[in-house]
Amino acid sequence: MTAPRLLDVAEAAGVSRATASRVLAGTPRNVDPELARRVEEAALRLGYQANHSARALRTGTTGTVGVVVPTLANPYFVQLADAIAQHVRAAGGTLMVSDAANDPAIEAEQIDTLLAGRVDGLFVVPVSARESGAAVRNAAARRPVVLFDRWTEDSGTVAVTLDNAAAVRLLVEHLEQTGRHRIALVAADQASSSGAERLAAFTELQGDGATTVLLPNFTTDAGRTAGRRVVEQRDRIDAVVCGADVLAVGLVSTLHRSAVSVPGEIAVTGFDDTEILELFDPPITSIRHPLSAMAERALTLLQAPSRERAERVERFQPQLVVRASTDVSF
Amino acid sequence: MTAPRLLDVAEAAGVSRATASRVLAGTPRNVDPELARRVEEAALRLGYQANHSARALRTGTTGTVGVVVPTLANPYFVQLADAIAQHVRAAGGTLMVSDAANDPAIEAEQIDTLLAGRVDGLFVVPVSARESGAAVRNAAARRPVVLFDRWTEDSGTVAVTLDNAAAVRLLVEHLEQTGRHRIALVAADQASSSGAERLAAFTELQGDGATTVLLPNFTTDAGRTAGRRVVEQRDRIDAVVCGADVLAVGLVSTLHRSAVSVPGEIAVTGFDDTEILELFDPPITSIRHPLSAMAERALTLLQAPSRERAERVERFQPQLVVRASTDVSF
DNA sequence: CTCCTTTGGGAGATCGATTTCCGACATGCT
DNA sequence: AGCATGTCGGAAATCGATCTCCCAAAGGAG
Repeated sequence: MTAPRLLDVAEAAGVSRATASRVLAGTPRNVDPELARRVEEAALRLGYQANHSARALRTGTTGTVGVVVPTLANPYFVQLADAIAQHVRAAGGTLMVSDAANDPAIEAEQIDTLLAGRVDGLFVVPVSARESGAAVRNAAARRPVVLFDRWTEDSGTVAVTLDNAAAVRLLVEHLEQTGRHRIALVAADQASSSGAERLAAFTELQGDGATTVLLPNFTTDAGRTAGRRVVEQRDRIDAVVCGADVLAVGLVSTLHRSAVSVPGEIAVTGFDDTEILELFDPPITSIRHPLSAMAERALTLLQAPSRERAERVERFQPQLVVRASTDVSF
Repeated sequence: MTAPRLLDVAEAAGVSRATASRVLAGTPRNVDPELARRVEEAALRLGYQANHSARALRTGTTGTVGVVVPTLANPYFVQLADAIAQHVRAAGGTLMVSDAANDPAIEAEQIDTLLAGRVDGLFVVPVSARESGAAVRNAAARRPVVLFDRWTEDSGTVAVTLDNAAAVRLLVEHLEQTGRHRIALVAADQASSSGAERLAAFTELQGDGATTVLLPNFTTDAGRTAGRRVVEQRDRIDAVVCGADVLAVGLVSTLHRSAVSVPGEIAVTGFDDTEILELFDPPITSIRHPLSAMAERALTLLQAPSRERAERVERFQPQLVVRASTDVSF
């Protein structure tokens, strides 16, 4: 009834625990083929599966890495976690996903839980550029930690992110090429590094007179609020750059209900290229992250010696995905 | 540099490991308040955190439960996982979420990985009513397993699900009350118990002449395909019941582009009440699962003695959420 | 034929926390 | 005072797998 142990397998095969372990755990040590066969056979017959806690305790390694994302309610972070999972699985590991509920306190708690012997290393998409730093720094002092998609101040470790300034440039240039010159930004979550970078890049391009609508967070509800503000200012705006897809979706929905034509009167762009964008009418232009390449790089860094994780930010180049919300020919 | 152990704390506090453990692990045993204080102080000062593997090995319990969902790409399953996480966390545990990529083989692999000493118990939302059975039965023989939202044949354990027949009845009755009588069903993923039950309930209500569009899976792309078929048959249909929100979303998007008015010409309903429905124009009527109550019940069953998990299906009552896709006054 | 090297199995130590068991001391009762 | 009872700290066993040693046997060199 209770799970078979290595000892049970060893006895069934008529060998010692050491030999059974060498066969099953694949130690680089020769074992008589006949004994090996008997061990394999016994393990299979008993349905043996190594006890994970015992192995982890002895080897000091769990074969599991974790990722803490701000929230799984935003489909972008689901895509991101999935991209990481692909690479971790390909490398023979397991990924544990945690949700920080957009709260630095819960984030710190999740990080602690994971680090208490559950994972060998950790990816963190920090909630806040300022408030997530302490927890990350602590974590990084104990285990390998790599920041992903966002960085945080004083993290003590490397971050693999998008070149947000380049992304904003791509969007603005695209809009200008299609004849838009009164561009507004709808940004949320300036507490995150990505939000702040997008805002800063936009302001730099457009000057201080730039129209910006700032919102406290990244919910679709916020997108609707932004929609109302944009409608109020419709005669001063012919395009809106949104700092996240969820915002763009809420915004387009509100514009729609206010009978503002998209892109006829106002062009709209999103950010993150999540799957739902295709479904909207019109489909929304967005920025695609090279998530797979970023995940691969992040995993490499996580497994590298710690000196390669010195605090810095590595940036990947974004890709513009044009859809009908900015260009009717699509 | 290396993490402090219980022994380090004990020495710093001038007591034995046993006493330190009693204080920190909260054994029901009296310890001199002065010693307890010294231990607490030392633990705090050293930043002690119990090694999870060691504790799990000794106690045979991990404080972690897992949930395997068909895919996180469907926001409904994210909501579901979140509801479970809330209750698990409230009970002092940790939840590990796994994605089965809609594939019974990967699902079986995920179940095995989790059960290899990583979790005390497992929730499974089985991919397939037929093909998931074997893996679940094996798992249930080793640890507590509770099926959630869907069941599977020969599972050997209890399932906490929605009363899908009642849900379909609610939708059809609502549509009939608003004057629709030529109702079609767009169903996908009949391999899942929920998909099959919804299809069966609809067929029973509408008779064999019922219009149904069957799709292989639950993607939004499938929703668009369905949309094209519905447009072809528009003169024979005045309402569409979709077996999932993602389908409804794709369908409405296609109808929209084909200039079919919703709900003017065709009313549309979804299923699962995910958050994006609110954003569509029109917002889509749907069925809400009592996820929190279901999660609570499922957790209770998981922790109950095994005799309470005899194979059967428990059903919760759905709630109709009316929106403008079926009723213009909303 | 002896000695040295190589090969490979097994006994036991080890990882870190919990828990059983024993003994020391204090308290209460007669 | 003498004995039963209770309280509480610490030594050591324990969970299951891995890994370091040691030792026996086999093979090779001189």
